[in-house]
Amino acid sequence: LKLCPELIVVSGSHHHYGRVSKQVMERLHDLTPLVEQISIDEAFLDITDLPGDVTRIARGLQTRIRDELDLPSSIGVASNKLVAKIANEVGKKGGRSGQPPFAITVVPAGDEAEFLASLPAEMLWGVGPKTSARLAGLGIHTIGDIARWPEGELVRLFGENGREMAMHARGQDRRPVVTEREIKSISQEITYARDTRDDASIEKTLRKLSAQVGRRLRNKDLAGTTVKLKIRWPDFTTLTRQVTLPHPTDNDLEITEAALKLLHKVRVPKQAVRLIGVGVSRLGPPVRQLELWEHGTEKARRLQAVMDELREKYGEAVIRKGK
DNA sequence: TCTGGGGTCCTAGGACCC
DNA sequence: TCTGGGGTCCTAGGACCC
Repeated sequence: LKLCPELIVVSGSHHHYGRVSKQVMERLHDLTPLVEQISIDEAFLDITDLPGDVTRIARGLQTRIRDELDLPSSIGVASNKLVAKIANEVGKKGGRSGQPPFAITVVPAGDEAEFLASLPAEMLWGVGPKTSARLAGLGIHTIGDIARWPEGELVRLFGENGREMAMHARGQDRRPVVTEREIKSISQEITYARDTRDDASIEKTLRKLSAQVGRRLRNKDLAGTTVKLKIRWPDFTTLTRQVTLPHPTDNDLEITEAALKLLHKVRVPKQAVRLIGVGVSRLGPPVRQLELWEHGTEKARRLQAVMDELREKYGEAVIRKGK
């Protein structure tokens, strides 16, 4: 762990970014390989070991993104990810409204707690609507208010999250910049434009979602052991049901069948549905050695591969399962 | 915000094993 | 036979993030 990394958050807006995201990220990688992309238009850079003044580095990067890609960006610099991210938000907000952001906001090491103190509590990572409502009930409104509370009390009230909050409120954050992260789950879900109670169309949707999940697994060369069904009723209550398979799968039919079983466990026929989703987790490499006594499995896999290829070439509609 | 989609992490209880 | 502790796996739900 670096003692005092200096980090940049680069951030634009979805409106401007999107397809050019990749080009931006390439510019970041030109600066340092220590890039952690956290969304389409945001990344952390660890520039601890770069020579030169941080403001100048930030300005140079911003200029390059503007000149070469014609994009606005804003940058926060601090000794850790939490403070850099918040610094960037603060800097962006301070700009003239209606103008694209070109802010560069630097929080010098040692000034973190003071910088955060007057900001609203919900600007902290991990403080969302629920937690900030509970905090308000305790008379806690700013990050400084959190910092003044005894850590033990916060832990008692909020569990591990309370410990994090106490640390973060003091401007402390030890999370390193992570350049590559393992993917943990793949899912697809859809909200119906109108609540649906038609059994056949719900099952059809489920098959489609399962197939999409399966395809994404295969594209990433992954297979998963747990299949999860997510379903939301018209009153917005949402529930999940999951099952662990005897072996990892990336096969559309296996995923579909597991999902259908789960569906029948929680839903009675004609019951109205708002949302339905399928996910696969506990991911790992697909096991696909050809075992003689598992002829069926290997056959299914090869059929699937051929279908993927044809779909890739000729589009979604080209293949239907025969009956 | 009468509420989209795809993720991550945490908690908690039960089953099971040693 | 009974009690207890600890670890692991599994399931379900919830908060939060972009």
